[in-house]
Amino acid sequence: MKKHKEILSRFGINKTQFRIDLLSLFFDCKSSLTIHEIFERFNKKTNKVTIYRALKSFEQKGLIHQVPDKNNLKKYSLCNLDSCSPDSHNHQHGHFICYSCDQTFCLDDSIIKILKTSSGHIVKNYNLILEGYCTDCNSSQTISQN
Amino acid sequence: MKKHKEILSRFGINKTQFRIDLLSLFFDCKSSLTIHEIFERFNKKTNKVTIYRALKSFEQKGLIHQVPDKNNLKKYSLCNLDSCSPDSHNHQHGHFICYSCDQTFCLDDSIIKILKTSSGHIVKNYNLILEGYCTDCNSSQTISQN
DNA sequence: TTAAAAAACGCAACACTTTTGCGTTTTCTT
DNA sequence: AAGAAAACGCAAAAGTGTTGCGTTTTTTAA
Repeated sequence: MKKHKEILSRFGINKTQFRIDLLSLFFDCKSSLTIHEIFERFNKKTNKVTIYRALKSFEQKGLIHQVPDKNNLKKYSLCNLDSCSPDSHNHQHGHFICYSCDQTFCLDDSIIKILKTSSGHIVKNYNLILEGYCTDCNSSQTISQN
Repeated sequence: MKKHKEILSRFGINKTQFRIDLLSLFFDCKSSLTIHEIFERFNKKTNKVTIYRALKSFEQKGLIHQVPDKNNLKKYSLCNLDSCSPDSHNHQHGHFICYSCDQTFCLDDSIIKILKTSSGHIVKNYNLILEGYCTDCNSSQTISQN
């Protein structure tokens, strides 16, 4: 897609076929991706080193960011491309991890804003992980809820 | 300490010296521990395999739980030992840690309620660490605030 | 448009983290 | 106190991520 090429240019990344496809994959993906998932999506044809290097480059240039994972694998999510750049990554958000599908979702900014102002202290940094059942898993399955 | 031995018994873990000391360490530690930190705390004398196995055992029996970390390190925290068991882990941490005085403050229920309801998912557990300057330290010092 | 420079690529090897197998030691049960 | 079960240390393997290097592709600029 044209859009993806333009984004790569804007962020100073060379437009190789693989990197164009990788960016598309991130746009298609609602939550976050592991190296393994990416490898599978490319039918195991792309060298893993290439994937690692592309991810590192994307991250340094402000296209994607790391998200925490239950199983401690490295996962990546697309940044808000309006507010991120090589100079300033802005990830003022927490994460939600689903017990059922294992996906990691980025949480909205507004939650953090509320937290920061209502704690009564001067908040400089934070780490927020929510765990449970995501909307998709919860609606498609019968899960006991306390 | 007597208490720690009793807890190990209650959770079905053999009371070896290392596991008693490891549990003490978790009680002493306000926040969460990495494998590396544990290794250091035992002066690198305990085999890392032993640490890995103890952590796995503690986790399976419901003594500790993994805390995903922003920087993707594996970290472990003590569970609420009244409500955790091998079957169901229940850990809800909301804490504020002061950069200046190092104190940890428990966060108010109301903050947590907002957190749980506003994510759009079914939240079962959470881990929230806020860091910064507590009201006391902030009023007694001149600190640049953004 | 083309040639030099820069970036990205694949492969092999390396480094670090975590797990597994196994024989030995410690703890638990009775 | 003796047999069973759990935990231990060591060595090796498996898994995850990085580095070096020579080649190919993309970009830049004449």
